[in-house]
Amino acid sequence: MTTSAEIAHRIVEAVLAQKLAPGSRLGEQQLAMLFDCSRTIVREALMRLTARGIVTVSSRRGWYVVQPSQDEAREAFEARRVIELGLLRNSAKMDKAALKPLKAHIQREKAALKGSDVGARSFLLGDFHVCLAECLGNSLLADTLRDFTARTTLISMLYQSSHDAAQSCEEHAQIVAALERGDIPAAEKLMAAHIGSVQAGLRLQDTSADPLALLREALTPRSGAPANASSQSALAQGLHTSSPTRARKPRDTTPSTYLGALL
Amino acid sequence: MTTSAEIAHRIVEAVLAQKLAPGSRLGEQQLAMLFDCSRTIVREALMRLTARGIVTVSSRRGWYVVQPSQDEAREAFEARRVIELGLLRNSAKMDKAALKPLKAHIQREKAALKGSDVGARSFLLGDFHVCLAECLGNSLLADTLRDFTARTTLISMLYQSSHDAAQSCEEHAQIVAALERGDIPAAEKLMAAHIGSVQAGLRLQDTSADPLALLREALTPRSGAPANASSQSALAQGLHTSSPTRARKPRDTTPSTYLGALL
DNA sequence: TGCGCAAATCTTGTATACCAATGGCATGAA
DNA sequence: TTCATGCCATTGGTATACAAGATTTGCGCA
Repeated sequence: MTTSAEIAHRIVEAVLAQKLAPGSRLGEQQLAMLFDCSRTIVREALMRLTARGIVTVSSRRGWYVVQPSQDEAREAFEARRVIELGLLRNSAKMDKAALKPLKAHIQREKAALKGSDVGARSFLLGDFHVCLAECLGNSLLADTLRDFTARTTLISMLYQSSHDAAQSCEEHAQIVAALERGDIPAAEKLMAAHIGSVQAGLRLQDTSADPLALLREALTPRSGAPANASSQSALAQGLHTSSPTRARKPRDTTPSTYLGALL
Repeated sequence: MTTSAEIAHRIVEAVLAQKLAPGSRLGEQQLAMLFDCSRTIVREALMRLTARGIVTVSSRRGWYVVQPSQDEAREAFEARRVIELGLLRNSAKMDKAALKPLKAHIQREKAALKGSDVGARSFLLGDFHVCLAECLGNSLLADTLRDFTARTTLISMLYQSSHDAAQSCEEHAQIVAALERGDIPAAEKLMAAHIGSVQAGLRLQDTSADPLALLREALTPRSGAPANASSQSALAQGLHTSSPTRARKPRDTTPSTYLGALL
């Protein structure tokens, strides 16, 4: 048996690790079986996550991981910019002890970069920002930032971010270095550039001109890559599904495909 | 019958209107009767509000409106400062149309100031900040700010803010005026001063030196004011109760005392 | 063969029953 | 009189049963 907080935590972790794609279906019954508890507990977790903007519920149809619109994407990045830059600007010089967890985090990022666990890598890259907020002494904003980071992670998956992990890690290291030498304005600048580059890596389309652009690009056959079913990753399945309806798979034969990410 | 979203909305409104004091008990059964629905729905609403940091649940004892600690108070104000100042700094010049709702809001504030509805007055003063975020085009941060404003409202009640409504309204008006003439830096400065003055109005004690300071002050007899039961406002009942236990009333004889604020 | 309608199935929404634990209150002993 | 202890009522925690809506699927008909 599992508690609802635990389930919610697992789902957020899976999102941060890019193991749950936007639009993923989160069936109550499936989750209840997966976590060996009643639907009540699962619903509790899902409702909490709804309040945090991570999942949505479509009446009598199901729960889904959110698929932020382009406008929501813009707002999410702006929100992160406002919070993280403001937090840095407001902060005093950090002493050695306060910086320790951050430096440790950077080391973990580097280790994950060398390793093969893509999930851990993605999680750590996102968690850096939460960690920073915590080190700056504001756990309220850290919690908020966790949700926003989950959001931007989903956005990255949805809009095929071209940003690469090594660069992010390097930028994180530079930010910490700036903090270490007490150069707050530099840290702020670096952070602004970092968030900007992640955002710039998105492939946002101008749907006002061509509402079908997303769909068109998604369905363009790749040269030399046969589009057989087995090559479709869980990620691709949740991709570019503009409505929850489309995200639903024809039939759930296997007990749980990407829900396995939660274990 | 009422929906859970409606119940949550009502509770937040009541908090913003200072009609629900920090530490107020929110009994499931009472709310269920009040809103003519089952406890399931009430629990749904309360869990959502828990995720938003407005209520807490003490296992097997009950649900309560949060009582932010001094440290949480500091974080909440810092969070608001970071978000609101950052939002202003990031914003472009606002055009007439975007300013219209803000100017209308100021008018409503002034009207409420003349009127006698203290609840409406408090609500509008807090809602100004949410309205501002919305006008600046970020509904994600607006929603976040709503929760944080509810938090600071509770903090004001808990720590006996000496800030007065007329001054707040005046400061709001100045901020809008600055925005109107396109002077963003001035708006930012004014907002910083505004939030600072509200925070400075709190009676935060240095509990590290004297852990009993709060209790001592609260229990100091007022000169010439008899402390009979009927003079104790709902506000005072929830005040300075360091643990949910103390917030619980000896016996709930009346159907609902301050819960009536929700209707 | 294609289309439309209807039944079946699956999934969520709501209420309720039952359980466990906490706190109040009364009783009795020191 | 006061304090400790045990019982009882109340309240939240969990599971489950049932209802309602949506989607899918299969059948019949053109």
